Amino acid sequence: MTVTLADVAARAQVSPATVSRVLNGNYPVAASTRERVLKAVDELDYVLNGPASALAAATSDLVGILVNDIADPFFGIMAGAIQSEIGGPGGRAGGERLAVVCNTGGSPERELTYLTLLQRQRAAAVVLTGGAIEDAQHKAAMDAKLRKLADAGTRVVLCGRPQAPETGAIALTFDNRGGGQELTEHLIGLGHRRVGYIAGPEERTTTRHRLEGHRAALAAHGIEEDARWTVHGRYDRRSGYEATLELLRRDPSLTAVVAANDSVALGACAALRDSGLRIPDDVSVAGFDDLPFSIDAVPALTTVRLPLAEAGARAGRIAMGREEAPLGGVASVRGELMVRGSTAVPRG
Amino acid sequence: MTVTLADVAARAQVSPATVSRVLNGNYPVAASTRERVLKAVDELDYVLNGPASALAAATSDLVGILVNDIADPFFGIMAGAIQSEIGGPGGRAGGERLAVVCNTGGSPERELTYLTLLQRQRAAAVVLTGGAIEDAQHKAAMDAKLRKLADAGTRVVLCGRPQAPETGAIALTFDNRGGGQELTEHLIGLGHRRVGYIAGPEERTTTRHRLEGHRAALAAHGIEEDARWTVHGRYDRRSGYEATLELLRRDPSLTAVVAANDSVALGACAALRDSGLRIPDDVSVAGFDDLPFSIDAVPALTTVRLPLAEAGARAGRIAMGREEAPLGGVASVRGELMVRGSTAVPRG
DNA sequence: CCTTGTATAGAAAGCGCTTGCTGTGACGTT
DNA sequence: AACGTCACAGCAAGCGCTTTCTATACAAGG
Repeated sequence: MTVTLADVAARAQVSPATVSRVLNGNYPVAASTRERVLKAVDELDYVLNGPASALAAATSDLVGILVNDIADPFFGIMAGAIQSEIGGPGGRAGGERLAVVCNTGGSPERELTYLTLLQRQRAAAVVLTGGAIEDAQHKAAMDAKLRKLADAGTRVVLCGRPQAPETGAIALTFDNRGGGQELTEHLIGLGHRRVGYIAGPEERTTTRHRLEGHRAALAAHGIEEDARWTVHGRYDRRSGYEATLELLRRDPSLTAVVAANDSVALGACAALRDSGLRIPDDVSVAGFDDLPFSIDAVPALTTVRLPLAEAGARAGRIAMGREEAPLGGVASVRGELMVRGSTAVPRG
Repeated sequence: MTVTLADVAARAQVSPATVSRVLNGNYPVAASTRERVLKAVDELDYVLNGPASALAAATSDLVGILVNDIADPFFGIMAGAIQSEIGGPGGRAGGERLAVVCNTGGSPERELTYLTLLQRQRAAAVVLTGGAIEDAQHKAAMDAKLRKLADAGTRVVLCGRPQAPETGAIALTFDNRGGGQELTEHLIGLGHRRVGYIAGPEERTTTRHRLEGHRAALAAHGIEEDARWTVHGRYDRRSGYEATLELLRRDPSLTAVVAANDSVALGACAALRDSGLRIPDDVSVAGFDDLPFSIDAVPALTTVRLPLAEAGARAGRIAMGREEAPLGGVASVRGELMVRGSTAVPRG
């Protein structure tokens, strides 16, 4: 039915071993023989059986990329960059590897299950993107899993996720704390004193770090934070809209709102507008990430640019062993404050 | 070194066959035996060897999803929806399948190579999203490949891509032509007569269909189209910005600009604003797709909503054999005109 | 009590490929 | 002229699992 190596061998009048060697090109084969084999491959339209070869060679060409939400450009951009370096067809890399993007939807169970699935497939490497979930039990399970993957020879790289020591994983972390701090300092510098903060889901490291940066900035300037000024939500527009209304309800005198990310910030802008407030005249708004659409908001969003594509590319290269891991296995990637029209001196 | 089925069998004091049957659960095994096996699996921390099992069973649990640009929410949303139905861990489906998203970057070669890679992995199903490339040679190669995949038992589903008859693929196509027509008719209805059009890349079906709809609308109302009114570009913001400047240069009297998609429309808005024109007072702007950020543009974008998530979910279900294919193997999915603030009656 | 049926477990033959080791001529070396 | 050396090519042993077929045990039927 389906064409096998043996069929090709028969047609080219060589042994299966020779065909395999031609295809893998890691063993000397006479040019004439090679040609004959290639011709047979072509004529028979032969396609290697991946599972069989993975089994025999005890390695696979699968590389897994875990993302929280594939519909979110934050992850899409990173995934695209990682993939471009992984090789995949047309990538810069040589060997053809199948980069697979797995969407965890932010669920801890899915995250683990995907790792098991990748382990099952004997993936060559795994890149985990985005913040981690701060649940002791889940973290322990994840770390154990990562450790096991690493031990089995799978290269594990974290991109935008805090290091997990003892797991053998290499981490490229984003300096969310520093970025958050810089952003709030910018607002304070403009004269804002009553700043609302729309945080992401509580149990995520990204959320916590950004919020810590924000608070550090407030503290550094002797501003006492009001508990009413922080609201938690999801990392999406809708959540930003609702949270902003809540903030306004709690304290209508806020002069600025800092959002957990750009999508949330857009939601915040919409809520403010719908409440009859002008940006930045009445309230300044700031986001985080600097996703492509942020510059198109009106006014354009002040935010912290994270070099998602660069970090992803680097993570991909490290995963492929084409770039050395940073010293100590961790590198912190800094964000850059982008001051635009959505923030200004508070009125009055 | 690594734990194998045989190790589990030894520990549970049963034959490998029995362990396999417990794990696959498609053959009667006494409850007590099953428990013993499960215990051994747990104690040894056994993980099935994917390639081996795929080889032996001649099937794999991989499902491929091809997208043009993973960083573009248009594809991200579809991919996410497809994946949620494919199963993957936590998906609605039962069996655990590995849904893999492959980023072609819009390149024909990559598209083909990815299909070969998936064929090599003996993927259970493949979903192709987004428009196809209109190159006769490439199309022939693709069709042949799809045919081969289908023949090998891989279910092939096209989502938002025109049907490829004779390939055995099931298609869910978007009514880009109808949507384009409706959109332009809306503008004509408002009184616009000089409408610029920023099309996508020439060789894509999506581009052509949307443009055809636009022209059909013009023709239906007896408006003679000026060749200067159409500019081709990429499906991104940047391209929209540049194309708009070009359109303004060619004919400053345009009263409306229709963009190939929402990202392009945002770029167009930026270019108009930078040129000192107000939207919609001076020029109306319309997009296509209704991606989440479109509503946050100021003014909110008039566009055609494509039910990306619904279509993706359906494609996923069909790929999994959990929903019947539409009659004739093709179903056209309609878009819905969303009239918002970016379009208005032309001045003067 | 023996036959037939039913439920469950095992033996073993692959699935299609890779690779260590073993030839086998053709050359170059003393 | 005898003998290493090389460059290739083939043999055959798996890789770890699935699955068909067969074996066993026990219950029910005649």
